[in-house]
Amino acid sequence: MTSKKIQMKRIDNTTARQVTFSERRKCIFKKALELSTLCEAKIGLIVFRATGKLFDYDSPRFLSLSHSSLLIEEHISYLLKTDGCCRCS
Amino acid sequence: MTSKKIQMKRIDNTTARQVTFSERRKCIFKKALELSTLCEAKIGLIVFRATGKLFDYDSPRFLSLSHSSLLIEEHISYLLKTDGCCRCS
DNA sequence: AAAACTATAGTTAGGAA
DNA sequence: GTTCCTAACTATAGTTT
Repeated sequence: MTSKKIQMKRIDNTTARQVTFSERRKCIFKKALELSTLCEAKIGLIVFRATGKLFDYDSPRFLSLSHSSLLIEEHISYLLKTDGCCRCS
Repeated sequence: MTSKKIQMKRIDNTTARQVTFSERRKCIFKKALELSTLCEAKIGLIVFRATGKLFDYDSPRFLSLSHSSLLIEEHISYLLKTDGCCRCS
């Protein structure tokens, strides 16, 4: 039998890393929901994949906000309209 | 033997709820660290206890940022640099 | 790329301190 | 509010379909 224990470092194999990312992401979001539900905790969880894609979870009690990602997008939109960016100088 | 499976709803007993909170919080933060390390993900995790106390975790890989709130700023900065904005056409 | 399998590793509810 | 114990439960690394 192979050892199932892995070293706590970046998974080099791209496919394996992506698979692990998908599975562990799903699990940690579930854990966040459980903690929130069981203990009345307020939780915000933001995960950026290395590619830049964003995933998030907000407990229903987290500040009254609906979705972290939407909030961020809204903020970005605001900044783009008001502050511009590094190319705009 | 008592059943070890619990219903997914608020734990009524205060002591039990606090114990569960302590243990699950520790665990989810560990999971966050693991996901970050194994998959190069960038993670912000914010947990408010019902009492109001705040716990947070930020992945060390998210540049030099030290707070979840700054994670959002970093993402904004990234988008501004890569995608440009409405004035850049 | 996904999904199922499965032996281990890891988590945790309840009890006790 | 925490921490240790441990049987039962859950997650998952490696593999197969």
